[in-house]
Amino acid sequence: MPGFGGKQLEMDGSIDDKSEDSPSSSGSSQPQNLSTVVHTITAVPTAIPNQPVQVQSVIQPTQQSVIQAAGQIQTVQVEEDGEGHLVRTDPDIEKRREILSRRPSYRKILNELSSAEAPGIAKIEEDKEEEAAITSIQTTIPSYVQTSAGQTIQIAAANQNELTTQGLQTITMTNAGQGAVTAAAMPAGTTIVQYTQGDGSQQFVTVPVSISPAGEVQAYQIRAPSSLPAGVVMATPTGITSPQQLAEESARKRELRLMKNRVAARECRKKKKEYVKCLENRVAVLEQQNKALIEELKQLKDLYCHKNE
DNA sequence: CCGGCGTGGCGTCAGCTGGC
DNA sequence: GCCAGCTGACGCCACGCCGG
Repeated sequence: MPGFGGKQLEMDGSIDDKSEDSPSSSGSSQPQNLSTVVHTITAVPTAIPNQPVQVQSVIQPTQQSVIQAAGQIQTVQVEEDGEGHLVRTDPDIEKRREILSRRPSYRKILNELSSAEAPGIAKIEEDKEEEAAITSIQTTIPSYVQTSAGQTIQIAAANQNELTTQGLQTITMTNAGQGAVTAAAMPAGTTIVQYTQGDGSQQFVTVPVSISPAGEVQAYQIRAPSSLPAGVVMATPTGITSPQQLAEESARKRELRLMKNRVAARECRKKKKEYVKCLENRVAVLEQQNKALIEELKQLKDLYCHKNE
Protein backbone atom coordinates (compact mmCIF):
# COMPACT_ATOMS: atom_id res chain seq x y z
CA MET A 1 0.00 0.00 0.00
CA PRO A 2 1.44 3.35 -0.85
CA GLY A 3 1.93 5.85 1.88
CA PHE A 4 -0.06 9.02 1.89
CA GLY A 5 2.06 11.01 4.25
CA GLY A 6 2.87 14.63 3.74
CA LYS A 7 1.49 17.02 1.22
CA GLN A 8 2.62 14.98 -1.73
CA LEU A 9 1.01 11.61 -2.01
CA GLU A 10 3.27 8.77 -2.97
CA MET A 11 1.80 6.61 -5.61
CA ASP A 12 2.90 3.65 -7.64
CA GLY A 13 2.28 5.39 -10.91
CA SER A 14 3.96 8.64 -11.63
CA ILE A 15 1.87 11.65 -12.43
CA ASP A 16 2.94 13.30 -15.61
CA ASP A 17 3.26 16.85 -14.52
CA LYS A 18 3.92 18.69 -17.69
CA SER A 19 5.82 21.87 -17.35
CA GLU A 20 3.28 24.60 -17.66
CA ASP A 21 3.23 27.37 -20.12
CA SER A 22 3.75 30.60 -18.38
CA PRO A 23 1.58 33.56 -19.25
CA SER A 24 4.67 35.63 -19.70
CA SER A 25 7.37 34.00 -21.66
CA SER A 26 10.80 35.13 -20.67
CA GLY A 27 12.56 37.05 -23.31
CA SER A 28 16.22 37.81 -23.36
CA SER A 29 16.82 41.32 -22.29
CA GLN A 30 19.43 43.83 -21.37
CA PRO A 31 19.23 46.11 -18.39
CA GLN A 32 19.60 49.76 -19.09
CA ASN A 33 20.32 52.87 -17.10
CA LEU A 34 21.55 51.57 -13.80
CA SER A 35 20.20 53.03 -10.61
CA THR A 36 19.38 51.70 -7.19
CA VAL A 37 15.86 51.23 -5.90
CA VAL A 38 15.26 49.96 -2.42
CA HIS A 39 12.51 47.39 -2.09
CA THR A 40 10.98 45.85 0.98
CA ILE A 41 9.95 42.34 0.16
CA THR A 42 8.30 39.88 2.46
CA ALA A 43 8.02 36.59 0.70
CA VAL A 44 7.11 33.04 1.51
CA PRO A 45 10.08 31.00 0.44
CA THR A 46 10.01 27.52 -0.91
CA ALA A 47 10.35 24.58 1.37
CA ILE A 48 13.62 23.78 -0.33
CA PRO A 49 16.41 25.89 1.07
CA ASN A 50 19.29 27.23 -0.94
CA GLN A 51 17.38 27.12 -4.18
CA PRO A 52 17.50 30.13 -6.45
CA VAL A 53 14.26 31.87 -7.20
CA GLN A 54 13.89 33.49 -10.57
CA VAL A 55 11.47 36.31 -11.03
CA GLN A 56 10.31 37.38 -14.43
CA SER A 57 8.19 40.43 -14.95
CA VAL A 58 6.11 41.71 -17.79
CA ILE A 59 5.77 45.43 -17.82
CA GLN A 60 2.19 46.51 -18.28
CA PRO A 61 0.84 43.51 -20.14
CA THR A 62 -2.75 43.43 -21.15
CA GLN A 63 -5.07 40.71 -19.99
CA GLN A 64 -5.40 39.78 -23.60
CA SER A 65 -1.69 39.51 -24.03
CA VAL A 66 -1.40 37.31 -20.99
CA ILE A 67 -4.07 35.03 -22.33
CA GLN A 68 -2.47 34.95 -25.72
CA ALA A 69 0.84 34.12 -24.24
CA ALA A 70 -0.71 31.24 -22.38
CA GLY A 71 -2.20 29.94 -25.57
CA GLN A 72 -5.68 30.39 -24.22
CA ILE A 73 -8.41 32.39 -25.85
CA GLN A 74 -11.72 32.48 -24.04
CA THR A 75 -15.13 33.37 -25.28
CA VAL A 76 -17.85 33.52 -22.69
CA GLN A 77 -21.45 34.41 -23.28
CA VAL A 78 -22.31 37.31 -21.09
CA GLU A 79 -25.14 39.73 -20.54
CA GLU A 80 -25.28 42.93 -18.66
CA ASP A 81 -27.44 42.95 -15.60
CA GLY A 82 -29.29 45.95 -14.34
CA GLU A 83 -26.34 47.29 -12.43
CA GLY A 84 -23.90 47.29 -15.28
CA HIS A 85 -22.27 44.02 -14.27
CA LEU A 86 -21.52 41.39 -16.83
CA VAL A 87 -22.99 38.02 -15.96
CA ARG A 88 -22.74 34.72 -17.73
CA THR A 89 -25.94 33.49 -19.28
CA ASP A 90 -26.53 29.78 -19.52
CA PRO A 91 -30.05 28.37 -19.36
CA ASP A 92 -28.81 25.04 -18.09
CA ILE A 93 -26.83 26.41 -15.22
CA GLU A 94 -29.77 26.73 -12.90
CA LYS A 95 -30.90 23.19 -13.58
CA ARG A 96 -27.43 21.85 -13.00
CA ARG A 97 -27.08 23.75 -9.79
CA GLU A 98 -30.25 22.17 -8.50
CA ILE A 99 -29.11 18.71 -9.44
CA LEU A 100 -25.55 18.88 -8.32
CA SER A 101 -24.56 18.52 -4.74
CA ARG A 102 -21.06 19.18 -3.71
CA ARG A 103 -18.74 16.56 -2.39
CA PRO A 104 -16.24 17.00 0.36
CA SER A 105 -12.71 17.87 -0.65
CA TYR A 106 -10.34 15.22 -1.86
CA ARG A 107 -8.21 15.72 1.16
CA LYS A 108 -11.19 15.12 3.39
CA ILE A 109 -12.21 12.02 1.51
CA LEU A 110 -8.71 10.66 1.58
CA ASN A 111 -8.37 11.34 5.25
CA GLU A 112 -11.65 9.60 5.94
CA LEU A 113 -10.58 6.68 3.82
CA SER A 114 -7.26 6.40 5.54
CA SER A 115 -8.61 6.72 9.06
CA ALA A 116 -11.60 4.47 8.65
CA GLU A 117 -10.34 1.71 6.46
CA ALA A 118 -6.61 1.74 6.23
CA PRO A 119 -4.82 2.54 9.45
CA GLY A 120 -1.50 2.27 7.70
CA ILE A 121 -2.24 5.23 5.52
CA ALA A 122 -1.03 8.51 6.85
CA LYS A 123 -3.37 11.44 6.71
CA ILE A 124 -2.77 14.26 4.33
CA GLU A 125 -1.67 17.29 6.19
CA GLU A 126 -0.73 20.75 5.23
CA ASP A 127 2.91 21.23 4.57
CA LYS A 128 3.95 22.87 7.78
CA GLU A 129 7.35 23.72 6.47
CA GLU A 130 5.91 25.89 3.77
CA GLU A 131 3.69 27.73 6.16
CA ALA A 132 6.26 28.18 8.82
CA ALA A 133 8.91 30.34 7.29
CA ILE A 134 8.04 33.83 6.17
CA THR A 135 10.99 35.84 5.13
CA SER A 136 11.44 39.52 5.39
CA ILE A 137 13.97 40.59 2.85
CA GLN A 138 15.44 43.96 2.29
CA THR A 139 16.78 44.17 -1.21
CA THR A 140 18.34 46.68 -3.47
CA ILE A 141 17.81 46.68 -7.19
CA PRO A 142 20.88 47.59 -9.15
CA SER A 143 18.99 48.13 -12.35
CA TYR A 144 15.53 49.27 -13.32
CA VAL A 145 12.97 48.85 -16.04
CA GLN A 146 11.61 51.19 -18.62
CA THR A 147 8.40 50.71 -20.54
CA SER A 148 10.17 49.61 -23.66
CA ALA A 149 10.38 45.88 -24.22
CA GLY A 150 13.21 43.56 -23.54
CA GLN A 151 14.66 44.76 -20.30
CA THR A 152 15.64 43.11 -17.10
CA ILE A 153 15.27 44.02 -13.48
CA GLN A 154 17.85 42.35 -11.34
CA ILE A 155 17.15 42.22 -7.63
CA ALA A 156 20.19 41.69 -5.53
CA ALA A 157 19.83 40.58 -1.97
CA ALA A 158 20.99 43.06 0.60
CA ASN A 159 21.18 40.33 3.17
CA GLN A 160 22.40 37.30 1.40
CA ASN A 161 22.70 35.23 4.54
CA GLU A 162 19.08 35.73 5.34
CA LEU A 163 18.04 34.92 1.82
CA THR A 164 20.09 31.80 1.76
CA THR A 165 18.89 30.50 5.06
CA GLN A 166 15.29 31.19 4.15
CA GLY A 167 15.48 29.52 0.79
CA LEU A 168 15.19 32.63 -1.32
CA GLN A 169 18.48 33.42 -2.89
CA THR A 170 18.19 35.56 -5.96
CA ILE A 171 15.33 37.17 -7.73
CA THR A 172 15.58 38.12 -11.35
CA MET A 173 12.78 40.12 -12.89
CA THR A 174 12.88 39.77 -16.62
CA ASN A 175 10.78 41.75 -19.00
CA ALA A 176 9.42 39.27 -21.49
CA GLY A 177 9.39 39.68 -25.23
CA GLN A 178 6.45 41.97 -25.72
CA GLY A 179 5.40 41.65 -29.32
CA ALA A 180 1.69 41.44 -28.56
CA VAL A 181 1.66 43.47 -25.43
CA THR A 182 -0.09 46.76 -25.23
CA ALA A 183 -0.65 48.94 -22.23
CA ALA A 184 -4.41 49.01 -22.50
CA ALA A 185 -6.02 46.32 -20.39
CA MET A 186 -3.72 46.21 -17.44
CA PRO A 187 -3.74 49.35 -15.43
CA ALA A 188 -0.82 51.58 -16.09
CA GLY A 189 2.05 50.96 -13.78
CA THR A 190 1.17 47.37 -13.06
CA THR A 191 3.62 44.59 -13.62
CA ILE A 192 3.04 40.88 -13.64
CA VAL A 193 5.92 39.20 -11.91
CA GLN A 194 6.48 35.56 -12.59
CA TYR A 195 9.04 33.66 -10.61
CA THR A 196 10.18 30.10 -10.49
CA GLN A 197 10.72 28.50 -7.16
CA GLY A 198 13.39 26.05 -6.29
CA ASP A 199 11.05 23.14 -6.79
CA GLY A 200 10.30 24.33 -10.30
CA SER A 201 6.83 25.63 -9.58
CA GLN A 202 5.97 28.98 -11.03
CA GLN A 203 4.24 31.78 -9.20
CA PHE A 204 2.89 35.10 -10.34
CA VAL A 205 2.30 38.40 -8.68
CA THR A 206 1.05 41.75 -9.86
CA VAL A 207 3.31 44.56 -8.88
CA PRO A 208 2.61 48.24 -9.25
CA VAL A 209 5.64 49.88 -10.77
CA SER A 210 5.63 53.58 -11.33
CA ILE A 211 8.15 54.96 -13.70
CA SER A 212 9.37 58.47 -13.42
CA PRO A 213 9.63 60.80 -16.41
CA ALA A 214 13.33 60.18 -16.27
CA GLY A 215 12.64 56.53 -16.83
CA GLU A 216 13.42 55.38 -13.30
CA VAL A 217 11.36 52.78 -11.56
CA GLN A 218 9.99 54.09 -8.29
CA ALA A 219 10.08 52.15 -5.09
CA TYR A 220 7.26 49.80 -4.29
CA GLN A 221 6.52 47.26 -1.64
CA ILE A 222 5.94 43.58 -1.96
CA ARG A 223 4.63 41.73 1.04
CA ALA A 224 3.10 38.40 1.76
CA PRO A 225 0.11 38.59 4.05
CA SER A 226 -0.58 35.48 6.04
CA SER A 227 -3.67 34.80 4.00
CA LEU A 228 -1.75 34.24 0.81
CA PRO A 229 -0.53 30.78 -0.07
CA ALA A 230 3.11 29.95 -0.02
CA GLY A 231 4.92 31.55 -2.87
CA VAL A 232 2.36 34.21 -3.55
CA VAL A 233 3.27 37.69 -2.56
CA MET A 234 1.22 40.84 -2.76
CA ALA A 235 2.42 44.22 -3.81
CA THR A 236 0.97 47.30 -2.22
CA PRO A 237 1.34 50.74 -3.66
CA THR A 238 1.45 53.58 -1.24
CA GLY A 239 -0.74 56.65 -1.17
CA ILE A 240 -3.75 55.82 -3.35
CA THR A 241 -5.91 58.87 -3.75
CA SER A 242 -7.38 59.43 -7.19
CA PRO A 243 -10.27 57.44 -8.69
CA GLN A 244 -7.95 56.30 -11.40
CA GLN A 245 -5.63 54.84 -8.81
CA LEU A 246 -8.59 53.19 -7.13
CA ALA A 247 -9.57 51.62 -10.43
CA GLU A 248 -6.02 50.49 -10.93
CA GLU A 249 -6.00 49.05 -7.47
CA SER A 250 -9.22 47.12 -8.04
CA ALA A 251 -7.93 45.84 -11.35
CA ARG A 252 -4.75 44.80 -9.67
CA LYS A 253 -6.71 43.04 -6.96
CA ARG A 254 -8.69 41.21 -9.59
CA GLU A 255 -5.51 40.13 -11.33
CA LEU A 256 -4.15 38.89 -8.04
CA ARG A 257 -7.36 37.01 -7.34
CA LEU A 258 -7.27 35.40 -10.75
CA MET A 259 -3.67 34.44 -10.31
CA LYS A 260 -4.31 32.86 -6.95
CA ASN A 261 -7.29 31.02 -8.31
CA ARG A 262 -5.24 29.85 -11.27
CA VAL A 263 -2.67 28.40 -8.93
CA ALA A 264 -5.37 26.93 -6.71
CA ALA A 265 -7.06 25.28 -9.68
CA ARG A 266 -3.75 23.83 -10.74
CA GLU A 267 -3.19 22.44 -7.28
CA CYS A 268 -6.72 21.14 -7.13
CA ARG A 269 -6.30 19.25 -10.38
CA LYS A 270 -3.04 17.82 -9.23
CA LYS A 271 -4.68 16.72 -6.01
CA LYS A 272 -7.59 15.23 -7.89
CA LYS A 273 -5.28 13.19 -10.05
CA GLU A 274 -3.50 11.93 -6.97
CA TYR A 275 -6.82 11.11 -5.39
CA VAL A 276 -7.92 9.11 -8.43
CA LYS A 277 -4.62 7.27 -8.43
CA CYS A 278 -5.08 6.47 -4.76
CA LEU A 279 -8.55 5.11 -5.44
CA GLU A 280 -7.24 3.01 -8.29
CA ASN A 281 -4.57 1.60 -6.04
CA ARG A 282 -7.13 0.85 -3.38
CA VAL A 283 -9.31 -0.89 -5.93
CA ALA A 284 -6.38 -3.03 -6.99
CA VAL A 285 -5.54 -3.94 -3.41
CA LEU A 286 -9.14 -4.71 -2.51
CA GLU A 287 -9.52 -6.86 -5.59
CA GLN A 288 -6.49 -8.84 -4.54
CA GLN A 289 -7.84 -9.20 -1.01
CA ASN A 290 -11.19 -10.28 -2.40
CA LYS A 291 -9.54 -12.90 -4.55
CA ALA A 292 -7.54 -14.21 -1.61
CA LEU A 293 -10.63 -14.36 0.59
CA ILE A 294 -12.60 -16.22 -2.07
CA GLU A 295 -9.74 -18.66 -2.42
CA GLU A 296 -9.56 -19.13 1.32
CA LEU A 297 -13.29 -19.68 1.53
CA LYS A 298 -13.04 -22.30 -1.17
CA GLN A 299 -10.32 -24.15 0.66
CA LEU A 300 -12.21 -24.05 3.95
CA LYS A 301 -15.32 -25.35 2.23
CA ASP A 302 -13.36 -28.19 0.71
CA LEU A 303 -11.80 -28.97 4.05
CA TYR A 304 -15.18 -28.96 5.74
CA CYS A 305 -16.70 -31.20 3.08
CA HIS A 306 -13.86 -33.69 3.30
CA LYS A 307 -14.15 -33.84 7.07
CA ASN A 308 -17.84 -34.63 6.88
CA GLU A 309 -17.24 -37.41 4.38
C1' DC B 1 -3.59 14.32 -46.15
C1' DC B 2 -7.52 15.79 -43.77
C1' DG B 3 -11.50 16.06 -40.91
C1' DG B 4 -13.81 14.10 -36.92
C1' DC B 5 -13.44 12.44 -32.37
C1' DG B 6 -11.63 11.61 -27.77
C1' DT B 7 -8.71 13.05 -24.15
C1' DG B 8 -6.19 16.04 -21.21
C1' DG B 9 -4.91 20.46 -19.53
C1' DC B 10 -5.77 25.25 -18.67
C1' DG B 11 -8.13 29.65 -17.05
C1' DT B 12 -12.14 31.43 -15.21
C1' DC B 13 -16.48 31.70 -12.71
C1' DA B 14 -19.50 30.50 -9.11
C1' DG B 15 -20.74 28.45 -5.00
C1' DC B 16 -19.65 25.98 -0.80
C1' DT B 17 -16.86 25.52 3.42
C1' DG B 18 -14.05 26.33 7.30
C1' DG B 19 -11.46 29.51 10.05
C1' DC B 20 -11.37 33.80 12.38
C1' DG C 1 -20.62 37.65 9.06
C1' DC C 2 -16.54 37.98 6.32
C1' DC C 3 -12.97 36.15 3.70
C1' DA C 4 -9.78 33.06 1.56
C1' DG C 5 -9.35 28.54 -0.15
C1' DC C 6 -11.24 24.58 -2.58
C1' DT C 7 -13.50 22.52 -6.28
C1' DG C 8 -17.26 21.51 -9.86
C1' DA C 9 -18.57 23.27 -14.19
C1' DC C 10 -17.72 25.36 -18.46
C1' DG C 11 -15.45 26.65 -22.65
C1' DC C 12 -11.37 26.61 -25.11
C1' DC C 13 -7.10 24.74 -27.16
C1' DA C 14 -3.60 21.19 -28.26
C1' DC C 15 -2.55 16.74 -29.38
C1' DG C 16 -2.98 12.01 -30.87
C1' DC C 17 -5.58 8.50 -33.20
C1' DC C 18 -8.36 6.70 -36.83
C1' DG C 19 -11.11 6.17 -40.90
C1' DG C 20 -12.07 7.90 -45.48
